[in-house]
Amino acid sequence: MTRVLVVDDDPTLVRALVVNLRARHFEVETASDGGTALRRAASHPPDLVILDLGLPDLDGLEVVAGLRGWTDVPIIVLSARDTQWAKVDALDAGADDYVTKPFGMDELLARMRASLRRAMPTPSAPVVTTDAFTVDLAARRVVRDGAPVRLTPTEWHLLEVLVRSPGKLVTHAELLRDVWGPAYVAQSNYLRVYLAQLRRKLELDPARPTHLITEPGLGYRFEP
Amino acid sequence: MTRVLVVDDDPTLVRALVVNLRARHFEVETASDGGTALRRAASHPPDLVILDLGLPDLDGLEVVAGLRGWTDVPIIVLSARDTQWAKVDALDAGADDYVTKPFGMDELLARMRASLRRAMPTPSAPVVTTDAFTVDLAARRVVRDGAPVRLTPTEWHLLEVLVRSPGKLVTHAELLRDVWGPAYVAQSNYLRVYLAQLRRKLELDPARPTHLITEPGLGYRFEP
DNA sequence: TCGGGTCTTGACGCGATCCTGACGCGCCGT
DNA sequence: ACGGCGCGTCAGGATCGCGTCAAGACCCGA
Repeated sequence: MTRVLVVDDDPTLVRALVVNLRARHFEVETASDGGTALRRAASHPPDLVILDLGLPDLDGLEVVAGLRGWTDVPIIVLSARDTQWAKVDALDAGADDYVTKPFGMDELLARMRASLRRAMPTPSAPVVTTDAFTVDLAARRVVRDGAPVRLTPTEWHLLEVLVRSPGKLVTHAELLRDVWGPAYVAQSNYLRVYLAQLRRKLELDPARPTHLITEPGLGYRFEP
Repeated sequence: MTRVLVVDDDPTLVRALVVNLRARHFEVETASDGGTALRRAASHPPDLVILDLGLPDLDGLEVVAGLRGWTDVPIIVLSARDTQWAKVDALDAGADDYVTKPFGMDELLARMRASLRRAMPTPSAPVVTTDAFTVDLAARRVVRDGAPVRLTPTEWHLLEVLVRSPGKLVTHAELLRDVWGPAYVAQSNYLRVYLAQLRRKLELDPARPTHLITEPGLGYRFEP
């Protein structure tokens, strides 16, 4: 089932969208402000985002940027502003399409289909597999030798950040910021401890890791 | 260079598009009817198609279907018809976007960028390749003979500075300042040692370097 | 209130990395 | 021919970062 995240602070419009999308067999989640939208998208990655630019807390473009920081999920922007520059700004910020209000529901649905069709070949890799274990980001689940692996919340969060950038080096600061919060970028003891635990649970030979690689002095890297 | 195929039977509009696109460093080809467009796209596959629906010979949607039969190239449809149903038909036929005439050139360019961004498999990763090794600056990774090369932080930093200015001479002072810090501009022993290590790890014949060239008395140069 | 699980924190040993000095070689000007 | 200069090479010791372990603090459900 295709999951859609609707971000809008107008309850009437949200209700109309929810009803129409549910009727088309989409799974719909909603958020009424930017902060909630970012959190909800992170905890429960959607297949498509419909984003109203007029939000109470964040600028809509900041939400686009926040999402684009870690995901390629298609984003369709809704806005009452019909100027060329508004469209250029939103599209260049990373949005896939820009629909001006008022809009026809059938047109929006067609644009959703077009965006989803285009995004399909790159299914945002919700499942990553190595020769030792399989990580299902959507289901928040790790399987090794056919059996699920028990991970603590912190362990999972750390693994998630690494797996989201396969092959790329993730610095100490990035990991600490994403998992523990911006205040912990100095501490570096956490990483050593939790990387060791992840390796103990996931690597075939924890003493000689082949997937959770340490780059001395810089950070760590997930190798698929 | 990105190749764009413009399909339209209105010479004025075509000329306007060609001028604007060429100015943005696109490579532009044109076709004034559907048959020509399909033939030209087949003989010279474009990276993006801009397609006017009002063509003399074929229905525009047949052109979309013809292209979609064998390619996933992004298609942006232009049309004077602003009804919801026209848009739904075009998008469901396989078009990526639908722009109604009259349109703003900047909006069209932004929508082109969005479509190209989405269609690109690897959105321009900053990688530098030589005949011996490949440097991926984003992932902080070096590959040689298919296997990743282990570099120490200092080695990597030094290589990074050199690779960021391909073909250009980088003086001793610049290298020392960027890698070791402004206080070390006098010392020059570090460079000799670390250049040697880089060559040992990267050059096919470390005794006769072909990519990490020394410029006696001045500095070093990375040759792609 | 108790108990299990999770998170933090510190200390320790070891290996990798970095720095350093010395040596040999080739180039170039004298 | 000779000496100076710059570069490449090597190996040893100091230092740093990483992996490991264990004990205490904390949270949450029973």
